[in-house]
Amino acid sequence: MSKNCRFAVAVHIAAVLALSGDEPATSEWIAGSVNTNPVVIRRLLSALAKAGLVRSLRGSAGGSLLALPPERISLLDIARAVEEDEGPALHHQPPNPACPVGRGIQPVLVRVIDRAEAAREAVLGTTLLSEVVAQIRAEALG
Amino acid sequence: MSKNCRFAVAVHIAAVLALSGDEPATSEWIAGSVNTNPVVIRRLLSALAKAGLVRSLRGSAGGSLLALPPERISLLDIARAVEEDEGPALHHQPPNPACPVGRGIQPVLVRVIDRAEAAREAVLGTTLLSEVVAQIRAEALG
DNA sequence: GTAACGGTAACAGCTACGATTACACGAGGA
DNA sequence: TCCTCGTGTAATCGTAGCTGTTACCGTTAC
Repeated sequence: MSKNCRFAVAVHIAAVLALSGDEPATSEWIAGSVNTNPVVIRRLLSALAKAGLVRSLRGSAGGSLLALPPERISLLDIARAVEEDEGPALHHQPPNPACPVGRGIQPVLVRVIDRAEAAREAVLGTTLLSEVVAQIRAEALG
Repeated sequence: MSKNCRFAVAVHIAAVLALSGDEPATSEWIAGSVNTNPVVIRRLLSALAKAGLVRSLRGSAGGSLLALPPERISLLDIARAVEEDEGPALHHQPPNPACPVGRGIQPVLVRVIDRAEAAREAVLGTTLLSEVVAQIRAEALG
């Protein structure tokens, strides 16, 4: 399972919270919608809370709420919250510096991968949670 | 180690081949530059050959050559050759269709992730191997 | 106090991947 | 012809990362 899985579930969580409005949603309830274990949800919820996107109420009758209105949360916010930033993953072992390619390739690759990643993030950054929720509503009804 | 590792090594291989010109490069030589095992190189070389980017000569005095001039190979060609296309990775288990979010989220996510991936690929598609090689030369000398 | 909840640590199972070994096939030279 | 070098590929091992699960603690409402 790829890295996108965390992202997909995180968006799922955020969408559930957006539809819940002011009613706190429990991790067990969200887990029922995602079809996984509540602890998996809580782990992602914890990451979203660290990023300030989500707020959790402990104790009985607790649960989680969006900390911001859905129009102010982009999918990039969610992606950054749950995909730990590892920087571009290149060679495991450093390449051989005795070869011109081994000596010079790494910074070049970093630049290209960063540019490509920035393009991807631009798309996610302009997609708002509110739009996603609206599309989910349309899909669920249609 | 992430998926980018295969891509990074594949670009490394292509750069070595571009600098080798008409002289076939052996997997052992390339492995020395990448600092890994020759079989790892041959596996990627095999994928590049399936995509028509590379041509291998067997037998003694064998090795690999670019099948196209470096100006006609983009990093997207290389990425597509070595990153198997899995489609967007979403939930492991299908979400719960009893919940509106579970019912409607998947096509919405697929659309967004596809758009983001297309933006990333657009950058890779406009970056040519020849440019990368020129930058590697500059890095190795500077 | 008790029950319901989030937060987190710990652990098992699975998957993906790199590294390595081994072996068959092919091409060229002694 | 045989030998050597190199590719192509399968099998295997070790490791990293993640999900799923259990367990336990802290917190809050009744």
